[in-house]
Amino acid sequence: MSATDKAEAKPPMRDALVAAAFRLFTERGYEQTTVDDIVTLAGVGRRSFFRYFPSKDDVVFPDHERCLADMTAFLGASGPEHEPVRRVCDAARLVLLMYAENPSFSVQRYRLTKQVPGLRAYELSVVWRYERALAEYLRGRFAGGRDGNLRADVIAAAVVAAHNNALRSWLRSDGQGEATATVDHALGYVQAAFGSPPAPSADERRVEPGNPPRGAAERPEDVVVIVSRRGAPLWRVVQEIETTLGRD
Amino acid sequence: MSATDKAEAKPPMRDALVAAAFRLFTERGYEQTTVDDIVTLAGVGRRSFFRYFPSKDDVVFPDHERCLADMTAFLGASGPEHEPVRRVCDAARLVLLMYAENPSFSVQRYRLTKQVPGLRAYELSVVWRYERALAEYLRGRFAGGRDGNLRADVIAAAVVAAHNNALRSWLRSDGQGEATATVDHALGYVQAAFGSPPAPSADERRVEPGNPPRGAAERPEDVVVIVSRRGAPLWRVVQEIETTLGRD
DNA sequence: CGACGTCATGGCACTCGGTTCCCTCCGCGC
DNA sequence: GCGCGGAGGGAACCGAGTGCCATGACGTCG
Repeated sequence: MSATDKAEAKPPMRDALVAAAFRLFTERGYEQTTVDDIVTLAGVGRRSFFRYFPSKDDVVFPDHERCLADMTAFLGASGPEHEPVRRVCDAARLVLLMYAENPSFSVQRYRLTKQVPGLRAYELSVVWRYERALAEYLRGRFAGGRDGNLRADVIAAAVVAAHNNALRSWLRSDGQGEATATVDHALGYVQAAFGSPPAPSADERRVEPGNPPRGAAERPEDVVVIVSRRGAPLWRVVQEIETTLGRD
Repeated sequence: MSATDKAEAKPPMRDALVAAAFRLFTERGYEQTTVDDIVTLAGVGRRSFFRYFPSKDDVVFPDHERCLADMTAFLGASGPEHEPVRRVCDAARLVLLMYAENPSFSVQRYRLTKQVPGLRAYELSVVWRYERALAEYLRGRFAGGRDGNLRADVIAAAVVAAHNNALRSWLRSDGQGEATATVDHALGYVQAAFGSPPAPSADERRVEPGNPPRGAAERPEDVVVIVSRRGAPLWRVVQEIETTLGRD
């Protein structure tokens, strides 16, 4: 009881509750398990359960609060040298990392949330908070730019969707295989759609009439794009250009 | 009690419950209002409340179920002639339409959900179902393509995020102004990022100049634009064009 | 050593959302 | 008349979540 006391290993009881809860959840189902069942199995008082978990749902996601804090810290520690889209992609990878830390637990939880509507709803609110954190960061980075808030919201949503797509596919395979590769590919798709080039590797040889991507510090705002569909009437083109360039 | 009975006005009681509920919610707050308060004000039995609304939350979103059914019907009635991304954007407009049908009610609800975490969570699950509907449709359209499921999920999320961004900005302005213009612009952004150019009709080079909005039937999708800011590196322009046009 | 404050825990009672079961009432066809 | 089915109401019940207080361990101070 010397080093691990104050620094890390706070609650043996909390872990006992999580273990007891998951045993019962997998045995007889989530809704068929009452909080009283959990606390009697764990051998603690009912009141103590709600001291550690504000609701019965929270015991299913015991470490998301910490992960969310990590993500906000990660984003808060960003500087202007970081390309924004790439930065939120990296932030999303933190979540995957948490899942990958404990594959069997994550797979168990995935099966649970997949078939219990209440848990799915709760998970949505958790995911929403991640998305909000990403969007808030992007809003700061895009501030002043055209459609900054819109871009921030859309990109955050796209990053979360891509991450979850890859995460779920990894979870469906029982945590086999390399999760990072899948998620890298998914996030790469989003970066290709919204971001600056991921890593200016050796590909840009031909498209370089003068300026190489020197610091990769170019912003997406540098390029605003207006493509006219073939056959579109000119007044539509003009209108779109006007709104794109903005008059506010 | 002749014509409106079976065809339309089914539940006077349901509407009375919604009205009573919103009166109390706005007067004393959502969590401070019990279901018993609502039913006594509406003058009906407690049991009847849960006959019409499966939960207390549902009374806040009385017409989303119908709107979701409309959306799935709309998507189900799609054909191969519809460009997928544009189609889901149009589907999203259905939701905006529902909000715009009853601006004052929508604004009231917006203020409510903004400050009651439980309602926000419930709204997330509603939005999630819309997003799933869009994603399912896109999965069908993208089936067989490279990264079909990933693209479907990401685009659905982006469309929903853009729609909600515009919707919220309209709701924040107390329902003043034209909602459709805002949402068109937001969805246009997503289409610019993800939409593929529609069927390559023959004429491509020239946009007919001097065309007045004849039928005003042109949609924003007709024009997608790519403008390079001066000084932007060419590789950025090319990249942006490539991702906009899509390479799958 | 004993009094005291603090903190984690347990126990109890209560509120409220949601469900189950059963009853009444009303209109319908036989 | 009778039965019958569906809409509504009422009472009891369950379980999640909260507030309040007692208890017991531990450390500190007198």
